Amino acid sequence: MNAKRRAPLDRKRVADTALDLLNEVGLEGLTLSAIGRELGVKAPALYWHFTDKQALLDEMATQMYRRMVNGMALDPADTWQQRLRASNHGLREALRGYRDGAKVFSGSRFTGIEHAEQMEDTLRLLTASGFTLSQAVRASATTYVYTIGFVTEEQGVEPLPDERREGFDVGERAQRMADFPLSAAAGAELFDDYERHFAEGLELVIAGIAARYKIH
Amino acid sequence: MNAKRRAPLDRKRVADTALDLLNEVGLEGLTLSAIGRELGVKAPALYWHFTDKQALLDEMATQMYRRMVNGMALDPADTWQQRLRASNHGLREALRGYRDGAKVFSGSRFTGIEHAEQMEDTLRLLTASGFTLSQAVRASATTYVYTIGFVTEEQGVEPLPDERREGFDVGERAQRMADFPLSAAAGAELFDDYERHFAEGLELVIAGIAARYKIH
DNA sequence: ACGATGTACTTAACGCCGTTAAGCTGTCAA
DNA sequence: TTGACAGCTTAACGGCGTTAAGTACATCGT
Repeated sequence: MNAKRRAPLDRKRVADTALDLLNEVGLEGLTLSAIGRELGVKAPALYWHFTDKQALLDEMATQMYRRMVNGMALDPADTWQQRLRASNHGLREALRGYRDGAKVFSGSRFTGIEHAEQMEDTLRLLTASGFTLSQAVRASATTYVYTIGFVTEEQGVEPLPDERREGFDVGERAQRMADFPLSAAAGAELFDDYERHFAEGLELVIAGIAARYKIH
Repeated sequence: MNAKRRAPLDRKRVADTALDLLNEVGLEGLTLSAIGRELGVKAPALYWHFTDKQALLDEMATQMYRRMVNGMALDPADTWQQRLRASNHGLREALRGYRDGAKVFSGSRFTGIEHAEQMEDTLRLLTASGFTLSQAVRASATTYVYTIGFVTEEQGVEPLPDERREGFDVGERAQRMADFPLSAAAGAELFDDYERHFAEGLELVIAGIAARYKIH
């Protein structure tokens, strides 16, 4: 049974495995015993590495963020618009990379301060473009919560790219809403073509930043 | 024991009681037996009125929305900016009215189509202001997800108005981030004065809609 | 007046969850 | 060789959502 002895676990390997498993079973199926099974270990073993399940979820969110940063080559010569575009499209893709990604992410806290590096970089770029620090923070925080909110809604309908939850037939919805013609017609704009709609909404926010802070 | 017999429950009374309880115990403490206890009933009794716990959460979200609409007097003579302002400030207050309100709300689906009435009204106002239907949907959906995302973040720090979760001391955070001066200084802009920051972010989005769709 | 029917529950039980306590095993330093 | 400690396992706990079976009470057709 114990023929070949595993190398001991560490927080990163547990978090990586848990993230893989998340895509198969979703957040509600992500139990400690299932994670343990995947690692060849019993559930209580995880308490050697994490004080509780939330701490593991925090590590998972942190790992999601690390992977996002690594997969995103930010050009230092970006304009501020390009930077906000790139980082938020990157954030969306990172969240969509995991089933219930937005929920896991927004329900957790980073375990370190590594995330500050990217934040610092963006704030530096924005202030160098003419924003006050206060404006720069407001600009990036607003795009950030827009993206989090968008993907949360999106994953309520499409848990993973190309995988649709049932009960969201746009045609059937339009029938139920026959008394509200505009809302009925809005269905296609709300539950389809998320990629395009996300991009458009993000452009709205960016345009607003430019307009309100008069920086172009 | 059975001296005075209660009037039978119904979905609305259960949802109302559960919403009250939510503010005391939070989402993770909101168990079926606790809800039952509050109603003078055992947990399995709730299955007479709801197929499962998620169905009860859906009813709670619907009820939250109903209360929001009732508590919000929307002026038909509003400009589109005023309407988006009013409905999103109203949405934020509705979500903040309950502990974990944003999580409950965004994790559930409405049980009926009553919400379409307000949606129809807003879409009518926007299209009458010169927006195409597609633009109107994008404008209101973008403000909507912004608000959901904002309050989700906000309630991670302040579960209820005037109630702060621990581990969010802005000063201590600034110390940890001493190597990242802009990010450190951003703390006050991120974890304080949510009211003002929400309003400002919303103005950014509204300004973007006006700028990009050229409707003022 | 009375059994049938249906509503609105209770009691009992199930499997699973996160978590804690206690014990076991291998590794490595002294 | 021994002892300490890291890294697990086994066992157990209370509580969760949920299901099955049974029960009290109101209503109603006959």
